[in-house]
Amino acid sequence: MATIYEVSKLAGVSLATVSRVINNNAPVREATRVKVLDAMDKLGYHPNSIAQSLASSRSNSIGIVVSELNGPFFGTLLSDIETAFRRAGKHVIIAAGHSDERLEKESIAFLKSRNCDALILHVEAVSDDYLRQLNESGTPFVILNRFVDSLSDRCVTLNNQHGGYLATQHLLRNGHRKIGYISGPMWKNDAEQRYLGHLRALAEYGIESKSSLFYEGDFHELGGVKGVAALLHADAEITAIVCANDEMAAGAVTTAREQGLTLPDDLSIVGFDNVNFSHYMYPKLTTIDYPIGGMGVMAARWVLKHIYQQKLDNIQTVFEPRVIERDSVHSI
Amino acid sequence: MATIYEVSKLAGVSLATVSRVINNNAPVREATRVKVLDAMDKLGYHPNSIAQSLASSRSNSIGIVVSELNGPFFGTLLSDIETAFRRAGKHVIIAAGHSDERLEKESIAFLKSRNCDALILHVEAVSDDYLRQLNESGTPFVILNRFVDSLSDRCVTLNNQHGGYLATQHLLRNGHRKIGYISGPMWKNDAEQRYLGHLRALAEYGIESKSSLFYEGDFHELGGVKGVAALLHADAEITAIVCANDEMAAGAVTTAREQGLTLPDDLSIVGFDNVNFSHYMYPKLTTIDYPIGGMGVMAARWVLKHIYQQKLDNIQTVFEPRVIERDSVHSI
DNA sequence: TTGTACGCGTTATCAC
DNA sequence: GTGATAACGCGTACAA
Repeated sequence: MATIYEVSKLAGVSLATVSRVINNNAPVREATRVKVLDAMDKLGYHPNSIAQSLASSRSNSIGIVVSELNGPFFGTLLSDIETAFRRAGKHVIIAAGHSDERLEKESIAFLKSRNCDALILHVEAVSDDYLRQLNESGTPFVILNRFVDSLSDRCVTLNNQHGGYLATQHLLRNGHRKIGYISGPMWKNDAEQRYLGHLRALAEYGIESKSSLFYEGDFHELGGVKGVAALLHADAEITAIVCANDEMAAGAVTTAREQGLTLPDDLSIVGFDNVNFSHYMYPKLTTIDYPIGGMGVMAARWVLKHIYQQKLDNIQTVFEPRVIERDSVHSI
Repeated sequence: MATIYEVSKLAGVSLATVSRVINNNAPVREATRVKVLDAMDKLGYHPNSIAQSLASSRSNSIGIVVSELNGPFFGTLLSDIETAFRRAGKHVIIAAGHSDERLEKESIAFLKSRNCDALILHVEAVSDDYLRQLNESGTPFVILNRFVDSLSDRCVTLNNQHGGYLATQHLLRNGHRKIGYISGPMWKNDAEQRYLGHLRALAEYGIESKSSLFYEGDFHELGGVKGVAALLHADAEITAIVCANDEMAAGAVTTAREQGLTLPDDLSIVGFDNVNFSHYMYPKLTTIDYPIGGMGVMAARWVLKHIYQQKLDNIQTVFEPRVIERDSVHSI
């Protein structure tokens, strides 16, 4: 591998000048710039990014922590983030936190030890306090899908509560009154918010919530499976169910059908997230759109703007969900 | 950030000794090791991985190129690879090639400029020659899902042809004789192989292939949608269709139903890949399992063994597919 | 077993 | 505009 030194020799200039044309951060006469460029070309020179990092104390890498690498949700998130950063010549290092406090902390430590210039965190298990502490520790970061007091400008969130509201409202508008709710783990902030939205919609229609209409699931297929079974058993007159994410909705659909119900005639179902497989389902799932890709891009822009000093417009920090009407809701 | 130098001062030893206890690659008296460890602890010292890389010309990072970051297929691949490497203290840099020659080359160049110690490539558009050339260029790599002559020990592949064979054989065994085939883009090696397997199964049963039973799709939902329409139009007596991947199968199922068919009674469908959503479908999709996670791990082990000199058992380079029987095939 | 000294490939601060 | 030269934080012969 050719080095900057060989380039400087061949071009007949100093190291400093070569460095200047590489970074073009200082005036260089056009003639000498050409000489240098030529020399680089002849030698097939590529800057050594490690050495650049050491000298500039900037790694040009951004660490990302997500819950899972697989699953439809994080795929689109990562995809859009990677695109945004690569365009800027930065690269992305990814780690999975698995919604586990220890693993999330471990991932963050790992990324910090990798000298990332910034972190984008989709973490669920660590506490707000931990994040505030992390904020003191030097490595800048932005938080996805979670609102932390005193870090509000670094939080890119979805209005989860409004999403939960919309899901239930959609059902109510279609005439449903006995509505079951399969929630995510209530210790997760988004699960709680979505449920609150559900309650708010119910209240608006003067309907009281009953514990027999609530099931706390796990955000996975199994939660939907068990949830439907439990709900149908507790109250056979349910005409609709809101699932706090699409994976649970998939489990719910399967199980409801196995119990002999025709969908959506006998039972309407609304999901949440609008993941890519939600319209492979049958009936095609009516759900709440979670613009996770756009939110990831916004997080990337925050980093580009604040860490790499790119001139960018203001950052949108809260996103609004909306109903995606498909075929899984029956009007009565 | 504390440096090795401060540690050495506080511990009253030399830089070299501190380095030795960090890497424990040379004998150090237990007493002094403890002193050093203590000092590191007091200072909250963490080695600067960038400086380590520069000095050792080793970045401890592995570059991965996949076609897409989203999509169910690559998610499980990346997830398993990341887990395997992180356990070894390595990290993974990911880039998307989008099945486009220019972008794939760009991704590889990008990763090389990042001083990755090795690359894991799932590339489709670049030529075999390009890969052979890349092999001369220094950066070691392993190839996923593709066999390149003269690089055979670096290729981790699925027996795609046998997979295609199994899919069609399964249908034949269930009494089907008029079998449509929706292929992936035939310039992709795996698409071609799967189709060849299909033909082989047909031949074994003495059935001749007809062009009216073949449709070349795109490996995406749309290919399945158009494929079913074309196939059904060309020959209304088709009783079954093999789709060369699950996404096309999803499109096929939807469209067949929209055309008034009852599945699987009127039309049986077999997919390929066994992606996570294939059992969210209705009917649950019978498909061919592609053990992509295991193959990714194997690629990771290759790197660990050959690049980082870890003692590991031999590497399995070719994997076998198998039929996953679910509900989308009707016996006649 | 431990210490010295140099090198890794750049960036950045001075002078000129 | 351009050129020396000192960092950047660590690994590693070589010497002791």
